[in-house]
Amino acid sequence: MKQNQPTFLIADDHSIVRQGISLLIKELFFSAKIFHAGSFKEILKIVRENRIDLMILDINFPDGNSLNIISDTKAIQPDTKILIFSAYDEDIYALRYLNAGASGYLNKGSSEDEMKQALKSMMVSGKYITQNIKDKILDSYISKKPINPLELLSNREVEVARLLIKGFGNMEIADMLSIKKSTVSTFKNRIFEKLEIDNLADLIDTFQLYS
Amino acid sequence: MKQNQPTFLIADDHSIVRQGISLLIKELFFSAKIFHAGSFKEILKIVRENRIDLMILDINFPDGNSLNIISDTKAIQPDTKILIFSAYDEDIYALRYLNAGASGYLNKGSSEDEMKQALKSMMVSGKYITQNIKDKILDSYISKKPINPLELLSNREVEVARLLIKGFGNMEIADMLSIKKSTVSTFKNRIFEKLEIDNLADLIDTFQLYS
DNA sequence: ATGATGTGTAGAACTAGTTCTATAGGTAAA
DNA sequence: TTTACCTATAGAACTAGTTCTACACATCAT
Repeated sequence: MKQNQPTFLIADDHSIVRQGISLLIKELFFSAKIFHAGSFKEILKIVRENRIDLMILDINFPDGNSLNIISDTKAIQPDTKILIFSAYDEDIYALRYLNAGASGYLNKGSSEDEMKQALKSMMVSGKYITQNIKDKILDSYISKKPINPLELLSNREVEVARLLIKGFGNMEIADMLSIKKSTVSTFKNRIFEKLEIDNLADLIDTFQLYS
Repeated sequence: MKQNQPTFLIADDHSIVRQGISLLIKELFFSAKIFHAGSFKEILKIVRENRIDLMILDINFPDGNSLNIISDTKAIQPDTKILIFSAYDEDIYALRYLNAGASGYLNKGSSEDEMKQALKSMMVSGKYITQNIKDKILDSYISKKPINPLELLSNREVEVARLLIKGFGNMEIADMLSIKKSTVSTFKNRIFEKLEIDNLADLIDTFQLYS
């Protein structure tokens, strides 16, 4: 009877991180069956061929966008729980991944205790979300935010954002659109607010992620 | 007699990575004494108070520049061997760190076997350099032509560039590096000139392309 | 219809970033 | 060993970008 043996899939491109997580899981679930995946292809192969209770997913895969892998996995095995293991200092990406189908979000900088807590919580209740992120979710559901933050932007805002990520300065943009530079700044501010970012580098990231 | 007990210092800001490395070391050196450090401060404290044979140093510390920590460590304990544990896919930074005093360079994406090999090699011969990097060193010494434009940048310039692409403003960078904002601007200009670009978006592109 | 929210815009005052110039130490070439 | 270049740095004067406030118009839910 393998029915009761908990199965895990650790998806991270660094084997050393997989080792660490593996160790934690074994401490908590001595009978655990643990699969490792170092690429998107491997994830899909394993998910197709094995029942997976919990996938721990690093979102820094070099392969590309981890949002897709979440929906792909859910399409194959809707009951697989997904715990995001993020290297980003801030939790700005949490909501995106939770919207995409993950049900837990854990920071790579977390302590061992927090990680254990997260693993247990995922296996018992199917979710793990810190207070910080709960607050964000509340905010998000109250204000009915669309899944793709770019949809929050008005047409003019998208227009400005596109020029910004091409590297144009405020004055250049002002000239192109025949508006004043302070107007461009106002747009820039609103764009940043809506996307919950505060610099150009993040704007470029966001556009790459969602378009 | 502790003289023969090998001592290690694992310096990485992610505890999970430290766990993984720790496990590997214990497999290879059962009597190992292992210290953990999650910040530059901790590194220095440990290096001051303990003999360290081998330091495994992650170069993605949020604290700042890992080049300095190498020379600081060497200043306190010249015999400490340093193995760089890099998260960058390409080894573009390898030469810099080797020049700064490290004697080994290992990629985070390496297999467990490679990591074990690296650890053994560091303890036995005091160095570990892959063929790939040996080739680069040769190339760099023979042709003097940089393989990629980032190698045109001086250490300080790379440091500034990395902060720029993280989205920090000139003043923030000036504060972090304890220099004046005009100095940061000067660096920014030189970086742009060397890479033949003229805006932040292109800088981000260039770094993505070559690292 | 009405008060709330979103959009497109800008002036004025301010702050951040740039440019130009300069210096001192390091290293490499002549 | 002198010249030339590169690196790391900054002051002063300037320009670009931000902030704060504001207003008109559109839409939307009550």
